[in-house]
Amino acid sequence: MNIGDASERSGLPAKTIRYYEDIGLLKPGRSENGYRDYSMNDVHRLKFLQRSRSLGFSVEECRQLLSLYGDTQRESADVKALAQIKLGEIDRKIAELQSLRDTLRHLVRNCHGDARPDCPILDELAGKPAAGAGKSAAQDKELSPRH
Amino acid sequence: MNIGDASERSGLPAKTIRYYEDIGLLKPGRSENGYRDYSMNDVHRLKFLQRSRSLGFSVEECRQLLSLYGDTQRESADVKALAQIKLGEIDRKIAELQSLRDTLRHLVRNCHGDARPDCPILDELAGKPAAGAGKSAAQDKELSPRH
DNA sequence: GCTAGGGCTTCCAGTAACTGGAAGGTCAAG
DNA sequence: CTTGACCTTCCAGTTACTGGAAGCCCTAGC
Repeated sequence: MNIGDASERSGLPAKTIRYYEDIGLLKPGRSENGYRDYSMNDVHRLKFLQRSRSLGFSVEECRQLLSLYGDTQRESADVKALAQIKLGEIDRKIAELQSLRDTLRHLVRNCHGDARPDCPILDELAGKPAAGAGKSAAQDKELSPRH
Repeated sequence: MNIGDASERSGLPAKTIRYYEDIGLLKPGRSENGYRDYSMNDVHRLKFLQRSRSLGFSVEECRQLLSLYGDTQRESADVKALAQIKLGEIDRKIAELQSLRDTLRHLVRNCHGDARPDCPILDELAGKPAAGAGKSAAQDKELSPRH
């Protein structure tokens, strides 16, 4: 199929799809007329890229994730280890999104537009370090539990 | 506190913090010596930025999210509507991450490194359109259920 | 006081990941 | 056979940082 179809099916702009080809994330065939020709497999890769990019994985991380497909030379152990690392990252992202959601929900419920200088939700926000950056020297009783 | 502390507490590099100031996401005070001086409130904003940026929200979206704090001029209805939209986006992101995680997990379990040309997980992947791009013309019996 | 070190400042240049636009080839419809 | 949609390449611009230079501030040791 042509790039327009691939774009529609993957949710990625054609520009971006060509860019991904430039940087070696896929190599679609070419038709007689020189147009790019995408297989279903290509579309799946694109869709996977669309999803993982929109969720905050870098292109290089996406390249790793994609290497879990198709790269039949890789050894089981490598694949499994890589996938395990990425699964951990995904779980962390899910937890962070949930905490972000809680923050926002709480905010909607408690801060309904009255003119207060400091928003009480900020404490809440600070209270959940989201498993970050290994043992950061912060967290030293930083917040007075006011309000 | 100085930018170094703010950096450590927020998990953002000092460079990025200055950049966020440049584009108007916060306005820390200045000490006598000209150094930036961050309040706890500033640190919370930074932490919030760190989280939401790492989860795939654009800087402009983060600006909107941040406007839910502190902008006491905004009307309740506006705030609520905006937050509702963002909550929807967050829920969608969580769902996508979960589906991504399922895909990866499934992949780890089923594709343990044997030399097959197409990965069976692709079916799985394609089967979950992840609420995307309205009614895409895809899904037309695309994959033969081999593997 | 003097100097070395680390942290801070601004400014400018570079990178990553697109994104828009020009200039032109291809192709089905009228 | 022309119009319009879609495709091509190439080059320039944008977003969101990131690195590095040049220089000020501040504490510590001699």
